[in-house]
Amino acid sequence: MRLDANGLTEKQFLKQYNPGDYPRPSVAVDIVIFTVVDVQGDNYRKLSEKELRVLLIRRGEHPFIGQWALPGGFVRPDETVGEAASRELAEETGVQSGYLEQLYTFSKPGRDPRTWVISCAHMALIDSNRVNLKSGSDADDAQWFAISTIKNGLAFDHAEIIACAIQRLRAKLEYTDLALRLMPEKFTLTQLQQVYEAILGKPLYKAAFRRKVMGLVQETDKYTSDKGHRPAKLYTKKTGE
Amino acid sequence: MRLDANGLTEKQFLKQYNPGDYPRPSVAVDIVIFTVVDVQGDNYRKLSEKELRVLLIRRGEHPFIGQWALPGGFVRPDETVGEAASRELAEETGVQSGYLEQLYTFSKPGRDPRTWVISCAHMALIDSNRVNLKSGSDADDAQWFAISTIKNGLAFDHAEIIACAIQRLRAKLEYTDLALRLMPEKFTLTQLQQVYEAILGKPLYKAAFRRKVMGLVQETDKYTSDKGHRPAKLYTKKTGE
DNA sequence: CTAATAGTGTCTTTAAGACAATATTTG
DNA sequence: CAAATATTGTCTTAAAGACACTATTAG
Repeated sequence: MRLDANGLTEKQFLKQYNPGDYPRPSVAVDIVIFTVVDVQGDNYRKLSEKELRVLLIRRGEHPFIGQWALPGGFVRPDETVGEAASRELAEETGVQSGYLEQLYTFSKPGRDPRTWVISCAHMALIDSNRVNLKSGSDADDAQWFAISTIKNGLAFDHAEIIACAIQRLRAKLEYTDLALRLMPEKFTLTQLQQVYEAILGKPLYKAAFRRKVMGLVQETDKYTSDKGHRPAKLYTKKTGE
Repeated sequence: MRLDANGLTEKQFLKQYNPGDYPRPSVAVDIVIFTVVDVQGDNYRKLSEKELRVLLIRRGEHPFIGQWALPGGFVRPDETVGEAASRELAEETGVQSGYLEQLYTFSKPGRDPRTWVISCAHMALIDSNRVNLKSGSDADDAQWFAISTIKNGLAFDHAEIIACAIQRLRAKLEYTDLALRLMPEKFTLTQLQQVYEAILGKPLYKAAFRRKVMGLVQETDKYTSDKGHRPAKLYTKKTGE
């Protein structure tokens, strides 16, 4: 039982410990929630295109009242930042499970004009079919924005956070199966390729793409039907081996 | 000038704003400082081997008194977490510049037995020749540890933080020029290869390695000398193009 | 048949893996 | 010369890039 300079054991030390007067920040989480939606075309034979979107909430209070902001909230003492993000994600979208990843912690002094707030940014990926938007207490509107239409003029440093998330998402697309977190239960390889293309913002070669993702998906015995063209085989996410 | 539900402008709102009673954590930074050192061989002709090491500090106070811990400290209201990490890095090693990257924010409740502390972990890479170790106020010893000799038994969750840093470092070696941050001003390609091998923990093929790093380095007109073998050309980090 | 997508074949290009041969140096 | 490292050459393998061809469907 090692004693410190005052002759205290660890137990005794902790009992008399006083957090003292070091200044403490509020710690928040902000979540960049991505989804991919179909953008309907005009031709009944043509496939719908895919578009990457981010959920934003219009602020109903100062500061930045009326401006769009990322969903988020404060971290509680009995939870990790990841748990706080998961809780906020469920509150905003109704999605209980789903992919959630810690991105980066933003801490520039003055980033919140009210007080000292450090924000641990997260990224979430959800299948848009499962979403059930709810307007929260501190929001009077929630809306999906195509990433190409997000201007500056977002609240706080949220434009920077979104840029960080897009960069991470694009990088991880190349060497993980992250894209599958945006897909419905069953999907075609062309749909999956459209999701990759929407996120990367560039066309991919079909043959090479299929070679690459073959390792990530599992074929089913189902096919699409009632389209004006050859049916496509439906795939699911490959389950862990 | 948009007013809120109480008829206040943003300026008025901020003036009357009261941070309230939300609980706030202390926010700290912990830094995994990597360096690579020569491990002297016995044969005058043989090259020295390289070893990846991490700086740890023996705690002189409760909690975890006597155990080894990462250098770190609390974040101040007038700085970012990166600036706090940079300040602590300079305090511990005397290194003013150098590579510093935010890793991950650790926040499991109870990770610090004193009080609610969230830690934003960073990773630093420094050339061991520039280091000038100083023992800080809350440390009675500082020492470099080979990553293979780090056991469990570290203070707090620092073993987990180090594991996270090693994983990040290994991943980034493959697609960045991070290894060059560990090198002295001038170095041979074999020395650089030894650094890669020490970090990855596996041998690399010489010809393929050279092809790969040729894009990252710039040759000089200097050579090694006084070794018992053919002189090697010295290279420097390629400057931005 | 037509327009559209699905799926495959294959040639080229590039990068990495795997060895091995040749070049220099100092004691 | 001997022992050691330095540097380059080249064959093989694997993955990605780039096109083009064939297959299948609803209307």
